[in-house]
Amino acid sequence: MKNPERSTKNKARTRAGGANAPTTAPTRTPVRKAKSREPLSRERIETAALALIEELGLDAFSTRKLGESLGCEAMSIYHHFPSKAHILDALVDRVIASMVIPDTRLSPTQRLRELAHAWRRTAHRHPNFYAWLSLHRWNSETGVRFLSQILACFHDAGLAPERAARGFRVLGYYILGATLDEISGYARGPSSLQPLTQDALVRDYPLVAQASEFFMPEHFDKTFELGLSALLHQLGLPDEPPTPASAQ
Amino acid sequence: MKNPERSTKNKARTRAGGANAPTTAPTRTPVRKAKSREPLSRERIETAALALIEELGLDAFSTRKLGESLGCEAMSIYHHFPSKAHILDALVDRVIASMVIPDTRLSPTQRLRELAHAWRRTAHRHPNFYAWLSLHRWNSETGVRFLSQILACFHDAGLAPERAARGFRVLGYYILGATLDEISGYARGPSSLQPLTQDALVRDYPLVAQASEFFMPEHFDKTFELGLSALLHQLGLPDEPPTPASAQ
DNA sequence: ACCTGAACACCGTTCAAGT
DNA sequence: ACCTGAACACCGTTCAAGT
Repeated sequence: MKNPERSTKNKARTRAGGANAPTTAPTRTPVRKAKSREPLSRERIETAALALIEELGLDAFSTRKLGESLGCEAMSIYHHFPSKAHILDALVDRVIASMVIPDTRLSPTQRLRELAHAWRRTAHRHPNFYAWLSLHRWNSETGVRFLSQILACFHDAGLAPERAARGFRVLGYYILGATLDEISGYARGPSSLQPLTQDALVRDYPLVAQASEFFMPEHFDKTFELGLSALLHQLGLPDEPPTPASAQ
Repeated sequence: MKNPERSTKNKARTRAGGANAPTTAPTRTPVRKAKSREPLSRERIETAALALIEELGLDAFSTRKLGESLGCEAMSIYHHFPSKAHILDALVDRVIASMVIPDTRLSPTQRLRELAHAWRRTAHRHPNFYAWLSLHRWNSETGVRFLSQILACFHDAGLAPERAARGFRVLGYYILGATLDEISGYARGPSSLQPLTQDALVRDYPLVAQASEFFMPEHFDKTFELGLSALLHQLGLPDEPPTPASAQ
């Protein structure tokens, strides 16, 4: 929004020209570098990028605006990342790494539930970045480590390799679709096609009108849980582990 | 690819200057307008746009290239669509409308299976457009009509409104995630994070290495079917309808 | 080593003008 | 009514130059 300053140049001029600068400071070197002038680093760039994406949306996010928010020229970023796409890739890794890995003493089913919820929480925490995140390479070390936790649950529950592999995939499909659907909400876009008035809905699609109550965000938790339980149950992950043979 | 001509201007000059034009044609009005010069229309623009998106990918698709492929200036398109986003919205509608609605004499479960497969076929037929399609407004008349078919199956199977609504949603999550995952394949992006060599995978994530065989495209059909059956069964849609009371 | 500024080849879209 | 061309305000990225 607005168009805050105009970046470094203006700020520098203001600082130099301002009358209330500390008297000891020589004209060219202010006492302490402004916060925005601590040296650029991948870390700092990533943090600013993620914040900016959530503030503006992924489409409006640009390297030039990122530079502005960092207090540097956009081109300085290229000294730390070879391209914008590399920044986004780094963010994927960082966000995946932030997901909590559950306690290994829990049952496979319990761990699976926790992993599913950690994944979903990530989607809700970074709604604007999530569409990119979810559809791009989880095949870095970090991504594989997370996914392997999910796969391991299927193995630990005693499933044969093929059933475990397919169950893992099916569960992943479900979580991916649920999170994306919850976040996008089928709501964007300008459209000349008018989006069916409530009246027309009630008249022509009474079943949909009746059901739409349950499509509201208040129902997301329960619906997600319903599908998750259905899948876990049917994929061979019972809620109570079948009395472990060698229990304490 | 390449940079074919340079659009209308060059073509026109070639035509006018060419020695082998039909002798009867006056200089300014060739016998029959070139194919590319039949009048622009929403229909023609949409067809060209969808083809171009599948050829170039959604990111590389632009109004300027669309103009070139139509043999007109990019700006002429704005006489038929108010913005690029409106074109994409129109494509969403068109592609959804192309999905086949199953025979109403089939059982609810059979119809649900056919609807799921029609949806999935659409994803495979338009892989480059599908990521946009799947995440944007299915709330035009066309979108609601398609979705209401799915919801109706749950009702026709005898489920109460809430269970039908939630089942519909859960199944939608699954299909959305499965189709997106099959198409994106977690493979894009440049990345400095190297994507874990096969060696490292075998050494550090043996479970994943072992399972990866089943992640290949040859297994997509079977895995999709597995999850679909699991969900239908668990959501109360048995494969054989429970001997209809008033048959034949 | 780290950052800058001008420049290049693109975008989507506005607008006044052409037929 | 339909189409054009120049122009505007943006992009990502290259490159030669500054400190």
